[in-house]
Amino acid sequence: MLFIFPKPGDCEESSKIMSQLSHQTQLVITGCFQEVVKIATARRYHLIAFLTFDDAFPASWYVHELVANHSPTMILTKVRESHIQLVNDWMQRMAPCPECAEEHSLFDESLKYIDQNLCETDLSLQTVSDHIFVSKYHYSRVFQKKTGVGFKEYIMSRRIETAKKLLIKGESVTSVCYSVGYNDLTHFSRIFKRLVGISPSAYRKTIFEPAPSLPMSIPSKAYTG
DNA sequence: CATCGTGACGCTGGGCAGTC
DNA sequence: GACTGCCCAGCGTCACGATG
Repeated sequence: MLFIFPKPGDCEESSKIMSQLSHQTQLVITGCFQEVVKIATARRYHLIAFLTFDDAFPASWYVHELVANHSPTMILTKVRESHIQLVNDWMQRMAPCPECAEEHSLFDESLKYIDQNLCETDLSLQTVSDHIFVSKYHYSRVFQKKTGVGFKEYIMSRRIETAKKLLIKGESVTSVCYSVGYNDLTHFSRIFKRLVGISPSAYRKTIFEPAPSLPMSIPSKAYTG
């Protein structure tokens, strides 16, 4: 499950959300819709929830474009803390039971392995392909075909998402860098800036020193729950 | 046709120095 | 502590070919 918020900056609310989400849930707080598209199309989720505390999403957020093409999508505006808990609880109950789960493919197994080892510095195409006993060449192609993005790109975006969560929690850039599997702060900063648009420290700043809110309006009425 | 290996090439990851 | 620039080894991707 993927939670997406369009408004980086509200530290208190972000902390509340973080505390309520299960480990199966990925949280994205970003002002960049292109980033959302990239993440949402990188893999299939049980549900993608677009949530905003405001009356509407930013005008540049064409959330409906993602509804038809990708994972099941929920759009909620005027969200309150209680809504987060409700949606999260609902998703836990809706999660497929082991007996009725779809066939467990090797590729799914590899994604699980990546999830479990995302922050390990030795996570590579080689280690993952070894885990499911296929050649790295073959796995690289399968990965590209199934996810639509390259292996490296996928790992980077997942790590940066984890990094953002840790930065929201108040951890230092250096600490976050090592926590998500990078050995070099220089490199981590570069990757972070490339994917997020701002440096890790600047991102941290936007969380703890909220910027003036962006104009919020959306032409077509979204579901308001 | 599906799966996999090889070689070439471009990019990433990481080290280092300098700066703010 | 954090960021930028430069450099380079190694990894990932791509194109192509081999095998069953």
